[in-house]
Amino acid sequence: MISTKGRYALVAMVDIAINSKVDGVVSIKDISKREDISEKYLEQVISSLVKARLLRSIRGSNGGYVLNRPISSYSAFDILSATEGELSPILNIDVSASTYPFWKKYEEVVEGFLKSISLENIINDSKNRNYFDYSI
Amino acid sequence: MISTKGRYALVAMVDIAINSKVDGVVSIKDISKREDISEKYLEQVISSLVKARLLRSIRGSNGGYVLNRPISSYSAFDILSATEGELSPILNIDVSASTYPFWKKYEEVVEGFLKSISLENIINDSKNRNYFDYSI
DNA sequence: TTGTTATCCTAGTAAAACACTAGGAATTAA
DNA sequence: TTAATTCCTAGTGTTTTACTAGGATAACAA
Repeated sequence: MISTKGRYALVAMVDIAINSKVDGVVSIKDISKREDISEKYLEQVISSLVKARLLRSIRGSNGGYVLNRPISSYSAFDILSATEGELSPILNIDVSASTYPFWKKYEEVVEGFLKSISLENIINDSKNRNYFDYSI
Repeated sequence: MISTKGRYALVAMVDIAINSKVDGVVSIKDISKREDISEKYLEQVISSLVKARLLRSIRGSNGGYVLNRPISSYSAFDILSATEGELSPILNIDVSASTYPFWKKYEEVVEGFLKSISLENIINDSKNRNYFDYSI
C-alpha cells in the first residue's frame, strides 16, 4: 500500500490534473521528465489507472492521458486501490479471533480516511502549504 | 506493517495478558500451541517485544514471559512498532512535494488510531464481540 | 504513403523483504 | 545432573518489488 507504485500513481494523477489544464493531454514522457520517474515504469503504473477507468488514454502521435471526471470525484482510495491490489489485506488472511475486531477497526479507519480525501484536496493542500512546512 | 510478524506480536501480547493471570508466566511453547504459531518464529517475534521492554523474560526451567506494565498502558502502536521497523516509512522516502501533505496526514491518522487503542481495549473487544459479528 | 510519436502488452530480472527453519549456548528449577 | 526454557546467530526458499526490454498497435503529420 505504501509502495512506490501507489505513490507514483498519486503523483501521476496530480501531475495530469494540473498540466492537462494547459496542454489538454499529458504524455508519459512529460510526466517522466517533470516527476523524475522512469518512463517504462510509469507506463505500467498509468496502465493500471486506465484499466480502473480513472484516466482516458489517447493513442498515437500527440497522444497521452486525461482525467475522466472532475478532480473532486476521485478519492485517494480510488487511486491507491487501482495500483495496489487490496489496500487492507489483513482481514483476508486467517487472523486470530482475539485480534479480529481490532484489525476490522483499523481497516475502517484507514479506508475511511482514504475515501474522505479527494484529488482536489490533495492538489489544494500542495498549493496552500509547501513541503518545508512539514520537514522539521 | 501488516506483516505476520506484527500480527503475531499482537496475538502474543493478548495471549500473555490473558494467560498470565492464571499461570503467572507464559512460555513460548504454550503460546505456540494455543495460537498455532511456529515456536521458532515466535521466539523471534517475542524477542523484539522483550528488547522493546514490553515484556519481561524469565529464563530457565518454568521460565517464560510476563507483562511489564498494566494492560491499559500498552498501545497498539507500541506493540506493532516494536516488531515492524517504521510504521509509516513513506515520509522517510523521497516523496514528491505535491503529495507530501497528503502522506503526512495519512501518517497522522494511522498513528493516531494505533496510539488510541490499548491492549486492554483489544482484549475487551475480543471478549464482548466475537469473530462472527464481523464476518458478513 | 511513410515516418514519427505515442500508447499498449508481455516477458524477464536483480535485489530486497518475508516467513520461516536450524542449531547450539546460556540459564534456572527440580 | 537433567530437563526445560530463553537467547543468539545464521541460513534458506518463496514472494514481492521495482524496475528494464522489446516489439506491436494506433494515429497524426508531411
